[in-house]
Amino acid sequence: MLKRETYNTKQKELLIETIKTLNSDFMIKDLYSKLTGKVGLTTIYRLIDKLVKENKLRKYLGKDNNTYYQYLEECDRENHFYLECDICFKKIHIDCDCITDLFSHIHDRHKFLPNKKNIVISGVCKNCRDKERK
Amino acid sequence: MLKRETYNTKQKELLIETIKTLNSDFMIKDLYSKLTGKVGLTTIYRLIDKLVKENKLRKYLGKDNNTYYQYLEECDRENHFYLECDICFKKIHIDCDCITDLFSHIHDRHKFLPNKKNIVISGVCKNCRDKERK
DNA sequence: TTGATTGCAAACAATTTGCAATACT
DNA sequence: AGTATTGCAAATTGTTTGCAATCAA
Repeated sequence: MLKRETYNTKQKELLIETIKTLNSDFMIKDLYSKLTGKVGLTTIYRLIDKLVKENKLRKYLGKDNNTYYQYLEECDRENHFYLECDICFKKIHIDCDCITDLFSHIHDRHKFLPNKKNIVISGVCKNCRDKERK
Repeated sequence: MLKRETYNTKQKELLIETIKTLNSDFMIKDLYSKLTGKVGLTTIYRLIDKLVKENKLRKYLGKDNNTYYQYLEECDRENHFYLECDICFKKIHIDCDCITDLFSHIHDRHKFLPNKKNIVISGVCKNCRDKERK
C-alpha cells in the first residue's frame, strides 16, 4: 500500500518547458497566457502547487501585491543572493562570498542550516538613493 | 494644494492598540475577530494598507499560504534578524553582530542600503535536523 | 463647514473543489 | 485494468469598490 505512482503527462512537460522560457519571477497569468488552449487553468494551479512542494519553485508575495513564483533551478551557485529595492522593486543578483561567510557563521554558532537557494535582502538601491537625495 | 490631512479616529486607535496585543505575526481574521462590532472589516483592510505603506507593518505570504502581517515596531535592534525553519515554520529571533557585519559589507561593497527591520533567513532548525536524522 | 473616514452591500479576482471524461503505465 | 490526471463549471475565499452616512478638524 501507499504506492503513490506519478504519471508523466504532456501538460506537465509543457508547463515546465514554458516556465523555463519565462523570467525567473512570473505569475500564474503569465503562464496561462502562454498555455491557453493547451493546459487548463486548474491544471496549472495543481502542477504549480506540486512544484512548490518539491521545492522547484518558490511562491511569494510581490511588492505589487501579486503572487509570484520563482524558478529555483537557476542561480544555485553557493554564493548567490538577491538585493531587492523597496522603491523601484528591482532585484539585483549578487555573487559574493560574504553570504557564504554568514551562512557558515549561522550554521556554526546558531545551529541553523540556511537554505542557500533563496536569500533576499531588501533595502534601497544606489539609484533610488541618489534620486532621493535630490 | 496636496494638503493631505489625516484624521484620528477611534477605529484607528483601537486597531493599533489591538495589533500590539497580538503576536508580531497575525492575520486579518485574527484582528477582525478581536474587533468585530467595533471596527468594520473594510476599515480594517484600509487601515492595515496604510500601515503597510507607512512601513509599520510588513505583509507577507506565510508558509501555510495565508497572508500575514508583521508588526515592525518591535525588534528594531540594529543587529536583529530571524531564522525561519522550512519544516516546523518556527521563527527564531537572533541578535548577533554577524548581520550588521554583512550589512556594512553590502553597503560598502555593493552600494545597497539594507533594511534592517526585517531580515528573514530560511532553512532548517537544529530540532528538525535532529529529527530527520533518526 | 469641509474633507476624511466609516461600513454596509455588492462586485471582483484568485484559487479550490466536485466530478465525469481522459490519459498514463 | 486500475489509478492518476485533466478540465470544465460551480463554489469558495479574500479583498476591493461604490456610495451614503458619519466624524474629525
